[in-house]
Amino acid sequence: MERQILHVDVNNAFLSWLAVYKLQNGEEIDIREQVSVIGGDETKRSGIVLAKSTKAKQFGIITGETLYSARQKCKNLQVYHGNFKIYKEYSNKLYNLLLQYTDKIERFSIDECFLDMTDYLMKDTLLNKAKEINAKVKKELGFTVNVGVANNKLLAKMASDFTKPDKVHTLFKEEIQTKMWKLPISELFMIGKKTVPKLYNMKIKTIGDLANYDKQILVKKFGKHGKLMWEYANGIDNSEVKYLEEKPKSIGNSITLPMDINDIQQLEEVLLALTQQVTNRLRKQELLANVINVQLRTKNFENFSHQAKLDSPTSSTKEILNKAKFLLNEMYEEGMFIRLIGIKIDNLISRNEMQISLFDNTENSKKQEKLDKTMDLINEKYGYNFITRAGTLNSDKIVRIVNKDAK
DNA sequence: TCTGGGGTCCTAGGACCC
DNA sequence: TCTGGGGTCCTAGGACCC
Repeated sequence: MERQILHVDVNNAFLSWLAVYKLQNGEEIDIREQVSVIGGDETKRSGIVLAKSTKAKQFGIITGETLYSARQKCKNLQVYHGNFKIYKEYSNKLYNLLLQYTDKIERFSIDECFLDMTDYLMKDTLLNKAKEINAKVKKELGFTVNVGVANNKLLAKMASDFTKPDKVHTLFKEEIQTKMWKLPISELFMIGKKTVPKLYNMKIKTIGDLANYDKQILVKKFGKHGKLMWEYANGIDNSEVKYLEEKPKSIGNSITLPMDINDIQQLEEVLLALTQQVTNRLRKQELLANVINVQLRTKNFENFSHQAKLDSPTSSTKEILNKAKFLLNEMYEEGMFIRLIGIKIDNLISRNEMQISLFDNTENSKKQEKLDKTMDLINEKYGYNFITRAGTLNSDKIVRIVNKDAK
């Protein structure tokens, strides 16, 4: 049986949500009506555009560009700073509203959901439901969404991306040629800026060009990705709506430093702060890590990463930090100026899944675990600045900056 | 006062084993 | 004198997404 899928996408999510939040808290100006963006913090060297208003878009401002560049395009651009707590709150409101339609909802990102309506609907009523959702979100939550209507996730997602904002679009099989094939190749999901020029060299400029290209040649040239993009161009996607909550496969924390650092000891202190936050999240999820990865970015934007497997899975801050420090020292060379440092833990397994470790039940490791738990509680209550291990006692400005947003 | 941070998945190449 | 192969595991790096 054919599946009935909706894709719900919040228009200019971060900006819309901040606008609604401001209006609900007494602000009279609707920042969506301005030439405005949500931006990072230039003093922290993270000054990029995260979301833009419709009017800002008309000036040619694009997501991801620097605020400096955006201001060049519009001199009196209004820049606002977002807040993840607000985003999460409105994301949850949307999710709860959608639950009135089905419980088969995949939260694809903070501002996108897939709904599997197959169990409930025949095709003709699907479009009506999409329109109903579109209107209900606007009326009850105060922001607008695009809704894509199709028979699989890929086409639903492509449909919700057509024209914005506040629109409902269908993309059924018989509409693929007229609605999707004329679009430039860059519009296809999973074709990014590295692939576009390669396809252009092959005279593939539209999604239709790709759909009608020899599949075997694409597979030979691009491997699995070649197969995927040919299928997507032809509207083929059999993936399921993953509505059951899944544990993360990796947990990471990285920061662009307020200034380039060439002192390994300072880097180690930052690494400690980052590690504490990562391991805290790890323990909250009741997971254990097997692989530790440390990433560095130099002032010239060269990226390096080293990773290593642990002898046995752990959630211990101390063990993970030790390995992370080792990796940092392995990678760092005298005179390197570091712009970004990050830690990622990988190959996560659930705590109960782990065979009762026969070796790892020593008094010492029990003590460590207890210490970690205590610190988690204190950190959650007072913020990450309150207590740290001995390593941060001589902490300086940088570590305080890292920790500032932790809570 | 240019270029975020959080993820997932894939690939190439080396080590090692049979 | 050319110099097996397949498989697995591991690491580094990179593509893509929001």
